[in-house]
Amino acid sequence: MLNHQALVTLLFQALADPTRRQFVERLSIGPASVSELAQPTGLTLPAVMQHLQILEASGLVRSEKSGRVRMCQLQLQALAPAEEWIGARRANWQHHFDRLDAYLAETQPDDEKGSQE
Amino acid sequence: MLNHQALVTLLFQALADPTRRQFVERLSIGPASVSELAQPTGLTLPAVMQHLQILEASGLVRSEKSGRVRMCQLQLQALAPAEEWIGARRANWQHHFDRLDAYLAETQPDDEKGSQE
DNA sequence: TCGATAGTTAAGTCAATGCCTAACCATTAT
DNA sequence: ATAATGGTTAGGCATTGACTTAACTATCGA
Repeated sequence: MLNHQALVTLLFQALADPTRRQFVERLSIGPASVSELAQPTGLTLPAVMQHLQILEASGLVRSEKSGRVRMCQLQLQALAPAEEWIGARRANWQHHFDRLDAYLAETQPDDEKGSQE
Repeated sequence: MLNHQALVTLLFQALADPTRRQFVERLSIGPASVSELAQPTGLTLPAVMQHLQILEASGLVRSEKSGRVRMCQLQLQALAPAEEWIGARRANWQHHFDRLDAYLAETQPDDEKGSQE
């Protein structure tokens, strides 16, 4: 299971690492093999694999193996939840004080760790 | 010193934690004290402080102490670099293959870990 | 078929995270 | 002045994260 909250966490976590962002940057320009991704980083293949797994878990990258080479493709639409989350903050920011009361009423009751994954 | 690359890392790292996002969500609706932030999470004050430090380091939150209570405020504009980074991926995605050659020419030379912070 | 290439798996290391408790320092209320 | 409130510091601990090396498997090219 993977609720929305957890997905957003996975996404931001994926983007929080410079190496992984470098991969996404490269892939935003076109597909690449694992070695091609590794090359500019100087990392070992296993290290790259692990990053790739994290990127795939977040939905940002899909990969397929043909022969002995695995080609990776960016799934741009996977960025949407991150953008939406940011957008929602902006939206709240707009009507600021209107919503303060409602929010407090929602979160004050004894719900403790209510909306964690 | 804090180059752009590092700032974006700090930002995404800050957003990668559900508790910190919860704080940002709360603050997107209005200022709050440390205790007010802590309350719905069930975390201890020290834990909340640490999250707050990370949020402040990313620029997302500013806080000021008046008397014995520290009020925290969201700095919405601090989200910009994150949004821009995402936007730039979308931009690349558009002219895809046009840029592939240029990008490869840039990153292929023996520059190893070139653009890391 | 043999060697090189591309990737994968399995440990293992080391530092960074996220949390806690305990002790402490201010400010405010009594 | 004392006690309660709100926050802060220091230290410790368990988990996760980012890497490595070593050993292995599956193509592909000569």
